[in-house]
Amino acid sequence: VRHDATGVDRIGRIVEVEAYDGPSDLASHARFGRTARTAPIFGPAGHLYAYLVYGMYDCLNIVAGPDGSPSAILIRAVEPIAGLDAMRAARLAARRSGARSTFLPPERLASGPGLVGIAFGIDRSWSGVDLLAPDATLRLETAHPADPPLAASGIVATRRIGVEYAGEAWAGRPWRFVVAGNRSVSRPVRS
DNA sequence: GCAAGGATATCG
DNA sequence: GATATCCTTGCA
Repeated sequence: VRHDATGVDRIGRIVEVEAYDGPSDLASHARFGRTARTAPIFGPAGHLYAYLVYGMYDCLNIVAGPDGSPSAILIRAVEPIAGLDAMRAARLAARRSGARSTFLPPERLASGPGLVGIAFGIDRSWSGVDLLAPDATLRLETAHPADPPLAASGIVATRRIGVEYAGEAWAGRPWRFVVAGNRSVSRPVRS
């Protein structure tokens, strides 16, 4: 994920995601069909779907699947690579008034779905933007040559988090994918 | 352990 | 229109 609206690139590696698959997936926002909020999910892959959760945090998803097939990938955690000062500044700006700013070690600045939106300064107003456009402000890019792709064996699948409401048939599916041992994930998993 | 926080989908 | 619920976080 890269963001350079401020002139300072914020770059990170996605280290934790969850898959949400269409209207039949009772944990997916697509389960209610197409609405004003969820319209981007029903569009082409590679676009952003952002939504507000618990009245406080903006969560980021990457639309997946063919146009008209409402599936998406929730970005649950990102390992900061560059622009950490900008991420810290965004965290200060986003803190609730009256609340103290708590210290977070660098690797934890985006270690949760709500923290990802804060660190990169992305909210619902960004929902629908194309993350694959070369000149986009927020871009999804393949790994840098100096940052080789992870081996599939280093990725662990677990249950999705916070979706018990969907029932065990869906909540029990191993559709959360985590880089094993990575310190930037929301809830560490060992291989 | 739990309050904060506001949009959303659903039900009257 | 009212309300229960929500793909969380940072406090007590």
